[in-house]
Amino acid sequence: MEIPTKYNPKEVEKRWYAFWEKENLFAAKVNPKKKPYSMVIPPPNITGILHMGHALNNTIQDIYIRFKRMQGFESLWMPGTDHAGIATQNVVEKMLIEKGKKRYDLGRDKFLEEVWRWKEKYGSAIIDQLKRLGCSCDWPRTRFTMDEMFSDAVLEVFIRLYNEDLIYRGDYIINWCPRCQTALSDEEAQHREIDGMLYYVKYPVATTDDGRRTTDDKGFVVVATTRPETMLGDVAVAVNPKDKRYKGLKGKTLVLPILQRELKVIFDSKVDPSFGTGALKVTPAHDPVDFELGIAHKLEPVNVMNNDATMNEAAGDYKGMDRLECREALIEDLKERDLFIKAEPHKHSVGHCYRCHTMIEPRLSKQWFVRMKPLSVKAREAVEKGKIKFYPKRWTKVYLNWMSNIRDWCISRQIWWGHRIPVYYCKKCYEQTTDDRRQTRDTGIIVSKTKPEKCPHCNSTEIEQDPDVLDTWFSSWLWPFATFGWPVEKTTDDGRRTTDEKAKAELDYFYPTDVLVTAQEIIFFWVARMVISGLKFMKDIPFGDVYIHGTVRDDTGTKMSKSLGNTIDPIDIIDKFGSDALRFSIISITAQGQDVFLSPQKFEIGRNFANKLWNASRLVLMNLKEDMVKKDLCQIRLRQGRKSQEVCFGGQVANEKFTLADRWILSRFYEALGDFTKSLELYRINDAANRIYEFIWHEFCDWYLEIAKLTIDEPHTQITLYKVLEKSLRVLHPVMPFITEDIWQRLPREHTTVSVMVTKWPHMQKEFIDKKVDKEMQLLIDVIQAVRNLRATWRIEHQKEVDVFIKVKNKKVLAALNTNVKYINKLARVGNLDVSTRIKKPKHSAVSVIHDIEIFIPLEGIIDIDKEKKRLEEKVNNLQSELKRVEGRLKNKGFISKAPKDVVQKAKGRKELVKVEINSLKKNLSAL
RNA sequence: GGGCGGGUAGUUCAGUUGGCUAGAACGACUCGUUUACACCGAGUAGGUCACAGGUUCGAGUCCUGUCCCGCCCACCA
Repeated sequence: MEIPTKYNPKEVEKRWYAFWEKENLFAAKVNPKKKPYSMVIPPPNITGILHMGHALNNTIQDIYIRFKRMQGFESLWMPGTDHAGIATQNVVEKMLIEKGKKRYDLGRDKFLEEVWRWKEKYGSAIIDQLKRLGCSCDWPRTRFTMDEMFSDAVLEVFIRLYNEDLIYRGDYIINWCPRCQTALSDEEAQHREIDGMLYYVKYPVATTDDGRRTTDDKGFVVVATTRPETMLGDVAVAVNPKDKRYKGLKGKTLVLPILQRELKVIFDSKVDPSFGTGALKVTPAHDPVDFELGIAHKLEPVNVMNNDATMNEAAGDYKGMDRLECREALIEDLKERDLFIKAEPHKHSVGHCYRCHTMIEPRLSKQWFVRMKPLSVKAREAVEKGKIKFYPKRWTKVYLNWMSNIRDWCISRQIWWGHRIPVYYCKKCYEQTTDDRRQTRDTGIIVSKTKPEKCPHCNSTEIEQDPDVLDTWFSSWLWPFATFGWPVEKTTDDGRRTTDEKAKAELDYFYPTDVLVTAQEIIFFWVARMVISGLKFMKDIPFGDVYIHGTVRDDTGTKMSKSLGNTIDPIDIIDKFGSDALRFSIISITAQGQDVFLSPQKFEIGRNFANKLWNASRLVLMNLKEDMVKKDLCQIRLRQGRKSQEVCFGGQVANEKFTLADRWILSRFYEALGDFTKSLELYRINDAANRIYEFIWHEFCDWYLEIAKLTIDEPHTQITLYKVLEKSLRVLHPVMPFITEDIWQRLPREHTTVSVMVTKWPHMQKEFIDKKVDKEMQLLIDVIQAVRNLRATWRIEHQKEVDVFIKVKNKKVLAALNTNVKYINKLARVGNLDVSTRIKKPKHSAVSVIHDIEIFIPLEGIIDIDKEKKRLEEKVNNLQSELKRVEGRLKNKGFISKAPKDVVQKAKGRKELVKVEINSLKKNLSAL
């Protein structure tokens, strides 16, 4: 059979991927004869390129999809991308800036055209990369969150939630990114600890004795703040009612420095007396706690900042300054007025935009929110009751904790790229009020998928759509069902209800999906919210299992990220080592749920393995005789002990012809198959990969192939080789799809299956697992290793055959060894082998004892005994003098105290080493 | 402040419900090109499993405490 000497991954990958696509092997459809197995891809962001995190994530998923497909499931992997509102808009804006344009110059419509153009051009880069990884997604189904179909689902969900009062609009403190100029959800604000300052500022007590307001310089309250610039928006100072220091403030007011605004003193138990001075400045428009205090004490918020975090009119003379600039200036002014006390270093954590890493400004703003509490109840239960299981289990707690402390979700974004909020305002009916924090649902708000022609209340045609778009996650959270075409029931333009039969059938069949494979970073953003939406809109969980894999880091433990420049590009690795090498390597080093530390070197594991497999296959292919193996393998029978079982393996070869080695490798194969399958089912993917690696390399190649060479032309060997290789390829296929396909296609076969990827998963044949055979073979291996070991210690020339005498006590052992003499001869380079219960130790022989077996190799004539004796004696002498030197050094106190520690350590180590070596040499000497 | 993960050969890590004589890969060392493979083969050396107690016939594994490293959550003004 033809097979190239060298394995060429690039060629193989290109060829077989095209073949799989051409044969349409990735497609899945409703098939009542098969059970479904389905999975959705965590939609990569269209601005992204494949990084190692994706490579890990998608390799895992592809393994499961391929594994289940082979197990006979109708296996669907639904691919797609999300529109990544903020990220994409940022990318396109940057591009425009390079051309000297801003998005406002273009206007909304033109800008969006620009984004779509960008998306068409670059948005599918990551899809092509996933193909190079070997992902067997049902590509014609590829979805995008901004597809018409998908968008319809998003609007539908918005409207349904709005109608159930689960979506509302209101003024709340939100996370504002001054650079992206949009609101963010709590999850999008990443908290990072920074070294800030805590500033102490005097707030004078106002006196009103004579009716006029004056400032009493002696009376003041000191407040501590980390953001002094927000004091311009202060409306009160709060203290704890139990705090004795501030009892005297009852009924008094304070004066806000600089702006001279009068501030109430309020008493609230939320204030922690032990922090700072125990007095808290209250800025409802710029701080979440203050905002709540403001509501509780009916205070009017004062917003002092613009969208870009510069100060607005309310900031008086500071208007136009940047927030940090203002901070500096304000402190100077306070110092001038003797109202500044001190600034002390203070560590605290501050939110940063997850897209551009700008420091977030908490800010009062009118936004749309989803009421999460009522929605979260079922999502919590589903996990508590075990309907959804996390692997590893520990994430259950993280999920439940988040669900129990869930807060409303801010879903409006002040950007242009995304699903525009399906809300229209009648200018006449709608009164823009900032103080009304309640939903104004009846006054001029029309929620609709399309623009209404006129206001249903006043018939006015002056109608405007809300300018904001929805959070990208507000579409992603619908992924498991919106990708199938939900909602199934649609209302046509003329008001008729229609049902999308195809979508209905597919949802019935494929939903809920089986497993979600994702990274820990995304549990709150996506996993938790999908559970919520699935239970809400499909009345069922979106997936049964959630497998959370680790984060990919570099070898110093830092998370791989583009901005840090410590990434390893998976495509580079594929170019250099091959896709299979990448897949195998990354899987084999990723323990369940543990973070992965990568360096380019680690991909050699997979490359070497692919090479090994290729060469082993070459050996087999070059020697297989087509007519001997091209029979249905399930005809051979193998006798098991006394029971003559009908074992599904065989043909015309008599049972007895199968040797110990044949039976052994079959036994080992089925054991490996069982372990592999079980590990995959428990999401212990690295165990699975390493198990098959161990089998192929260290059992099949190291032992069986060496033995098989002795009888390569005999039918029993031919059949065993073929069977084990062919089945191993199938088992390995989910992990290394390309190389296994290429080799498999070269195997002689008469069945009509087009590809290894659609062959059946090898069925478990426990009958072949034979502990007795394993044990017997292990004995043989031990003996061979012992002989090799003796050869090495006695420096016996590689080519030279030796005579070996083996003394055994057990008759069974005797028989076992005697029937396999030829293996020992070949694998240990033995000339005459004498196994018996009555062996006497020959003169001048090397000795080894394993179990209760003694092995002797007479050295006379093999090595020059006198010379060897001399050599050993000389060596012992040399070592002994070295030992003396080292010991002398170690006794020298000067050396111990002055030499570097590692030198001392090395000396100590050397001492022990030399001692051990001397002992072993002496032992050898005594044998001569 | 709360929660989670980790500390095992020189290095990077496995080690499932306690049974281990603690494994692998890379690196080191000694041999070796016998026609599948030097991206290889044979062999060797390397470990008080962070520390201190406890439970047990038996602990890397379970319990308690301590010390490091990393991550996540939180309204630390």
